[in-house]
Amino acid sequence: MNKTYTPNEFETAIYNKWLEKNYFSAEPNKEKKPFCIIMPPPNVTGQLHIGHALGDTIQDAIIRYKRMKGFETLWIPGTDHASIATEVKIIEVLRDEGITKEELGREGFLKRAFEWKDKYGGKIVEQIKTLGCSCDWDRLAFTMDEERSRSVKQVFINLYKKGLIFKGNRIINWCPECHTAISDAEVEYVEDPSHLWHIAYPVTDSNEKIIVATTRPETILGDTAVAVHPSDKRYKHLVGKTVDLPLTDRKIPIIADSYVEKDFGTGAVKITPAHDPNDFNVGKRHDLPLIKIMDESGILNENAGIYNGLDRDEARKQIVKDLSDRGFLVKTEDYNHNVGHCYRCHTVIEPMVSEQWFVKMDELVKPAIDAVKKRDITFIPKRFEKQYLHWMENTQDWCISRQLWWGHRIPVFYCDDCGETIATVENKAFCPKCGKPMRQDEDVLDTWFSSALWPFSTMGWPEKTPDLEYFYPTSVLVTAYDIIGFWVSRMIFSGLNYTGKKPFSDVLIHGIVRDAHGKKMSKSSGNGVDPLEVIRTVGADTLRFSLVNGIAMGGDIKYSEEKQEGYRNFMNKIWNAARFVLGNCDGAEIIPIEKVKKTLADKWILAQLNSTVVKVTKYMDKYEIGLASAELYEFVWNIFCDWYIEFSKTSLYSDDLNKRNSTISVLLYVLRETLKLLHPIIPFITAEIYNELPNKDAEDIMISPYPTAKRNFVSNVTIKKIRLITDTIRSIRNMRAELNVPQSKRTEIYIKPNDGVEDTVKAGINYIEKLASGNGVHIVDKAPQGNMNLLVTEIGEIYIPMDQLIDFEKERERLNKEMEKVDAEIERAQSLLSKESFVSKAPALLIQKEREKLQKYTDMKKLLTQKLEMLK
RNA sequence: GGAGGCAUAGCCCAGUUGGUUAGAGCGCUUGCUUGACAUGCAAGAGGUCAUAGGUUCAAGUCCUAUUGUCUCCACCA
Repeated sequence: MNKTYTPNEFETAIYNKWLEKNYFSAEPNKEKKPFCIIMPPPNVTGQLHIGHALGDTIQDAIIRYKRMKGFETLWIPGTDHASIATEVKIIEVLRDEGITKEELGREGFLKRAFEWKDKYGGKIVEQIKTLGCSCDWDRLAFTMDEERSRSVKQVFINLYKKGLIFKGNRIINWCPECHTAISDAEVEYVEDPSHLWHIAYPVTDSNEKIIVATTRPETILGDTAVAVHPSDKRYKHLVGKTVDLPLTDRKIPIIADSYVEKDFGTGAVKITPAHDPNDFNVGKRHDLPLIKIMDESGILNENAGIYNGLDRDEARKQIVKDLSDRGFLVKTEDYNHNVGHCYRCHTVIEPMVSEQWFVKMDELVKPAIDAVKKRDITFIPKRFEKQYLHWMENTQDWCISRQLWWGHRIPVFYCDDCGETIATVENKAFCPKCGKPMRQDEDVLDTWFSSALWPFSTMGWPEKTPDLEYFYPTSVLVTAYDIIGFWVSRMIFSGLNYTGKKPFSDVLIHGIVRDAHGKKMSKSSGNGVDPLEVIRTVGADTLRFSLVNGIAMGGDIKYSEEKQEGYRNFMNKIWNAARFVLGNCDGAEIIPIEKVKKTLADKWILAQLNSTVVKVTKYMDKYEIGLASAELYEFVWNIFCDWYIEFSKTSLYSDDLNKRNSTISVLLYVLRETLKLLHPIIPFITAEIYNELPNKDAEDIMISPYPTAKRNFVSNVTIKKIRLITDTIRSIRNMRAELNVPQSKRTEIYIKPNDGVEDTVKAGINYIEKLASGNGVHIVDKAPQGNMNLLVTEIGEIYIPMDQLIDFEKERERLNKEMEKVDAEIERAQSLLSKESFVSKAPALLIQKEREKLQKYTDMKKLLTQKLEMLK
């Protein structure tokens, strides 16, 4: 093995070997239980970012664990066409060439788009590979490939035929930059400091004025009513009259509607049905006309009179000025409110009336709510269930049409001649009724429409494929909480309604990766960590480990360079532990672990390993990867390296060949099993070391059997015994450090064991000598003569000759400090035990323990007092 | 406005069904070329567990309120 840990030298080679050996591919296999995950598809032209790295690490850890556990394990990878995001990017590229998409035309544009996708798409696939993900690449899917398109069309047509998809003129969110409708879920609300303008509308043929408050004065040109609350006394007499709409020559009615809040603003609201969702509803109730005053780019149109041609921002300024000049503007208040922005380009959304396709949700939503309520689908952690249900229960009809070209074109054909409209999988050039040419709907579908089908479209639905039969429903979906509404909920209702089965059993929700200060990572704030850069410098294993170690599911993660460095050190630790073990193997005979004649330390490490296996397995089964990895970190570093490897040196460097063989056999066994436990989380380093092992139990670690708990390794007695020994060693080291005894100074050690631990002391004598800088350890039955330092420990009294080490002052200080601690403990126990209420109500076992403790500390106090007397 | 999360060492976080002296890691201090590792070893300092009440023999842990903070949903002009 290389002297230093250099992940760059082996990670790629190992991954390629895995690919070559076909370890990632899965086939329906009746002999085994299936376990399947579908990967949330990243944007096909995107770059791997830290969020993907987190999700993919979690998924890969689960997949590798299940694979080693003997499941037929399938992880389907794929990419998403990401309609708006990609189209925006391509338009940018075209702009640099000085072309618009309109100039290219639909066909030309799509040709370019596909070329672009072929060139840059798939880069992210290579990036996912560097992370070590064990996906079945033969099944790589793309949301817009042929198979997936078939699924999309089929679903559309089914829903259309059931009347669950319809075309309607409704108010939708329009992005004037992307030139398309977007769904409610795609609108982001951002607080924006603005004003509340109070405008006086003169009541027709009267001196009265009605004052309305608005944040959007420019929409005054589209007003078709003024609304007040029906019970508002201030305005009751005006209902039914009209006002003269300022800046126009129109008269609009004053209506009463309970939508109006009496206490907000002036209690009177201008109603602009064509440009506000609430006003749209009011307009519907009162049969108000719609006046659309803006075009698709947010430029005021011919309905805006003299303002025709102004952009909506300019129009606002101009209109406020004109209102003010003509005396209509009564007051301008500062006002912060939330404004909807496009989640892709962050342009302010314009609510507009337009003809779009919608999915009727009420019917689809019901089974999706039930499945979660009945726990047929479980959210982990559970609290996200609430978020999901809330989203589901409040969902509106889903606007699925987009005025874009990059996407699934709506499979609806119109005959302009006879008016026939059909939805069909096959492209229809001519009308089946009259034979005239047909025209396909121009719009494409919302990206999420195809993502919603991902769990079964990736398996070939609507065909009844063997995959679908065997792997569907999938086992667990892993994703971040920010797309529960966008994606998770839509997959659930889609799966249940179209396949009749839930798409997955568990939904594992993880958090978002933040920077060291807890800020969201983003390109604009420049605080993003590039996972590829991290992999290049410290390796994929370090990145993976720093993303998942210690995390709680659903919680956000703070990523910092220090963390990364710490875990790189951990990899180095593993590497060196392996080097130590392998470096001592030469010429040794490897004995099967059951047959090894075990020392106390051997039994102890096997018991510790066993309890680690139990805990890690329990955690992995619950998808608690963060806890599993923390457990392993502790085991590798603080148990195996800090203690067992040190213990092992006493027999490894002895002349007894049998001892040597036994010890190296235990070392190799523990190392191998530990590597396997670690493998799902840090696949590369574990595979690299495993390949060097003389005791491999499989061709490759990733297909080796996962460690199982072994009953005959369990030994609580051994664990207790070693704890006494390590505590003893620690106490001696502690004393030496406090007395400033130099490391090189070795001393004799006398131990007067407490009753019942004589054997333990005997068994640990070599360890104590080696690890506590001893030079001969003697077991005695009374305090030895001469100047001695005293340690009162659980194992007994320990005496160390002072000789040259004497520093009476320091030793007194040390003993006094001990005394303080002991006194505090005695007082605590006494006060507890003297309370009648405690003694009568607390469990007997606890009282017993407290009594024992009191006794122990009282004994210690006695000894310490004696010793202090002597020092005077 | 509604819902949920979080608040523990200088920093980042663990802390099981309430029950010994509240734990790691990073950082800090001190001492170490210990026959794998200075990306290391050993020892140490550092905490009124956000605040105020309550339940209990016993509260970091359960309940209530308050404060701070983050997220999601709604979008009242």
